[in-house]
Amino acid sequence: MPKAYDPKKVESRLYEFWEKGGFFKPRIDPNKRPFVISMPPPNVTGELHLGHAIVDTIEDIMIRWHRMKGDPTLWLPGSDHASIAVHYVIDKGLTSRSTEMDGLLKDMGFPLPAGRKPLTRQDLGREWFLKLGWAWRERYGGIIKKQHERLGASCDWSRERFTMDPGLSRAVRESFVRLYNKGLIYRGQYLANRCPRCGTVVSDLEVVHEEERGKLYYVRYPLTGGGDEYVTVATTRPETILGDTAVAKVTPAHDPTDYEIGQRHKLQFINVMNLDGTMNQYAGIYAGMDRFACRKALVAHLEGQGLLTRVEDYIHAIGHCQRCGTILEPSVSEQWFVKTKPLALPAIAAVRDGRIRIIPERATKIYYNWMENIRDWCISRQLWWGHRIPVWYCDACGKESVTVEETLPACLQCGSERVRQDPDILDTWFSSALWPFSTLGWPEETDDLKYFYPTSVLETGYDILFFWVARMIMMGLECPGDIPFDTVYLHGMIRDERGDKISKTKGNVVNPLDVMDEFGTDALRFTLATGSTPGNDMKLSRQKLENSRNFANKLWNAARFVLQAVENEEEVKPLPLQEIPDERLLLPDRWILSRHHRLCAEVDRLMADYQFGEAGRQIYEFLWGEFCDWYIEASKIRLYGHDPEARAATMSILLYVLERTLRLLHPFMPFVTEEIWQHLLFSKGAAMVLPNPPGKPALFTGKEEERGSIMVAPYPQAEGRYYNDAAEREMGLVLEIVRAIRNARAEFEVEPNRRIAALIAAGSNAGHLGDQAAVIAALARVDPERLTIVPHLVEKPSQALGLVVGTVEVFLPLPGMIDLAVEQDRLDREMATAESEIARAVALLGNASFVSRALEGVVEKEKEKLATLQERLDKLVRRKEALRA
RNA sequence: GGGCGAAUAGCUCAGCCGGGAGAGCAUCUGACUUACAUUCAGAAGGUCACAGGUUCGAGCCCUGUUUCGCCCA
Repeated sequence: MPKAYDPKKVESRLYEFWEKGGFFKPRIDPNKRPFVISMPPPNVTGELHLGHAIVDTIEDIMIRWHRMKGDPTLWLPGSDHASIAVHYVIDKGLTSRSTEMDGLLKDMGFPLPAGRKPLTRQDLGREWFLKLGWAWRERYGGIIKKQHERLGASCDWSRERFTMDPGLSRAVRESFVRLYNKGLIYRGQYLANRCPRCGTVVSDLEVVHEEERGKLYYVRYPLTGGGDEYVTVATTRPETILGDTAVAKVTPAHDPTDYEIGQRHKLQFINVMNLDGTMNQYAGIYAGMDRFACRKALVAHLEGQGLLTRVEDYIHAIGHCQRCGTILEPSVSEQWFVKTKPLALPAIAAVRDGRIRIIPERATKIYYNWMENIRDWCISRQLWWGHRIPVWYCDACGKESVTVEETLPACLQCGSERVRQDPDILDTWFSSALWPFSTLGWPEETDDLKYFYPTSVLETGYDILFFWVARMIMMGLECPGDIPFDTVYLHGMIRDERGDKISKTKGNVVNPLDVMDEFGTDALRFTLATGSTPGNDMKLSRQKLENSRNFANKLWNAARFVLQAVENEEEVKPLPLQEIPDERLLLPDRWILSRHHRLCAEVDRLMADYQFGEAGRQIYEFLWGEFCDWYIEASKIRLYGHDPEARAATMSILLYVLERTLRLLHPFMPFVTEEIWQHLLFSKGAAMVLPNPPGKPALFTGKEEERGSIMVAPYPQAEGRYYNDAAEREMGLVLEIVRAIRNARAEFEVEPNRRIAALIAAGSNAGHLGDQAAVIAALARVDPERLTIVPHLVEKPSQALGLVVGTVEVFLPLPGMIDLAVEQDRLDREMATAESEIARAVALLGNASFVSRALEGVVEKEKEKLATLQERLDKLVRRKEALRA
């Protein structure tokens, strides 16, 4: 093994090994309940960003954990056709005549006009445009898969889906027709927000309200009756006045409030604008002008006529297009809507009665708040790339026909062939809402649908709770008729080091691929997993990434140490833990086994409770703070000693704890743990103590073709028989003594290499402390020859530093180094601390209601604490007296 | 206007069982100790935003206040 862990050398090799080994595919067992996640489908236009990285990390943690626990586990990946985003990319490519787009068109055989004349999608026509969309997706849309692979995502690529696949498109038509037939989809003239740049209406959710400085124009209208009577109207969009009604001076086709008035009074809706935001023929002399140019011209005109009485600065919320930022134009047009209230009621109930749990819990309230005030969902889009609305209009009878078939040869009402399909397509989110079941084959009753639906967890960012999660719940309950998942886990947004939102325009984009190149995938994953709690945003910083990278390297080196120990050993081999006789297990062994099994229990509890960050932190603390800092250091004494059986036992425990902890950590850091595990597997001595790779020979032979993977090894379970309170307490005392001596050495500036003498008056602890003399000596740099551990010292050394650790006294004779005054000061400080702690405990125990009402264990603990403190104080006092003498 | 949340060490954040405040980074001291300088040993650093309340006991539960953030309209 190289001296430092190098992620670049292992990651792609291991991912290939996993995928070829078929480890990502679920092992279906009809008697077991599967664990299933549908991966939020990224946009085909998308490139990997940190949002994907956190999705992959958290979902992969859950997936790998369940797979190791033996659940049939499916993680289904795929991508989303993203109408508006694709239009944006293609339209831009056409206008600029980019080499990519020209190349695709040429390959398709499209007659490209010579020169660089900008093209529009109208120049291509619908057929060519769709062909171009598919060609574009074919060539550029696949990048994101490679990027998921780099993150180590263990999803089942054989089940990868795309929202415009034939099966999923069929699901879209099927659900549309069902809702239509139930009266839950309707078409009508309504006020909708239109984006002039994207050329389509968008739903309310896609409107981003931003407060902006604008102007409020007061316009004087001469009343039709003639004479000098006027009415004054205030507006922020004077150009819409052109569409006002002569009667009430309102603009029902362009304003939400006026729209309602118009509805009530059956006023005429006069839309004065075209789709692209220019004024239309109803705008009279302004026809053809851009809406903002028109505003300027009209204001000038009104002013000239003396009709503009006042202009005020005005701060108001303006709707912008979520996709492109353009100011939206609320205007009336004919659109398709989903009637959401009937769908929302069961969706609210599903959460309220606990069939669906949302994490973090507070998001539940946000969900209710939105669901209870839900508005109808505008689903038609004036675009081409997407699912075409499955409605046909008959020119003969004038009626509508809907069908789940792709084409309709004749009107279902009158049989006429003069039918035209609605030109619009559906909102991309309409098909996303079907994702958990359309990907499994719905509406067909496929085996996958029967076995894997409902799925288990839906994990995504809280920013798409309404866009996606809520709609999936509504559609799941409506279409297949069951909840789409039982748990919703929402993660927060990743921000930059300063806490700013990451965005292209700000230029603070962090490319996960660069991060993985520099720190390794495991470091990025561990940082994302442990850096935040559910639903809370996190700031990503170099320091955190460095820390995670260092952790991977720490683990690597711990493994290197263990393997070297095994491989350097010539006389004996390590054994499976159960073959080591009890009397061979010394205090540090019993301690680390106890700590390890408690960790297993705690990690299991935290994982089951979706507290992945805390689980990761606990593993980190154990591995670094207990296994490496103390157990490995203590093990060296026996490892380098002359007793072969002691060496064998020590190696066995090192291997046992290391290997099991690798498995615990695997869901978080899949690559480094697998790489180390493979080293163990191929090491003659170490492989003997590993759990057998599933389905492999009883004793793994080390042959490549029989190789197993840590990702399908069992997840470590806690075994209560290893819990050992006494060992934890006794080892705790050993560590405290070592720390006290190290501390004193540093304070008194003893040269680091100097071996000093120590006398320990250990009272009742003398026995087990005596057993650990070698450990104390080695870790505290005490000369083993001059370390004395006895119950009581007949004569306490005077020219020595006296430390009190619990009830144990440690004397460090440091001739010539002790300044009497300094030492007395130190003792005074320690006495003061002890006294105040005693006072606190005495007061507490003197409180009758505390003693009678507190839980039993608490009072006992407090009493023990007090006893220890009093003994400690007593020793400090006597120590000070001794110094004075 | 309606809703949701946050405030803990210099910084970033844990602390989800109500029972002596933790980590990483930064700072300071010291060390190339045969797994690791991506390291090791040690130190310093906190009125847990504020005010009340519940409780034997509150960073944690309740009420109010302040400041900041987010979502919806």
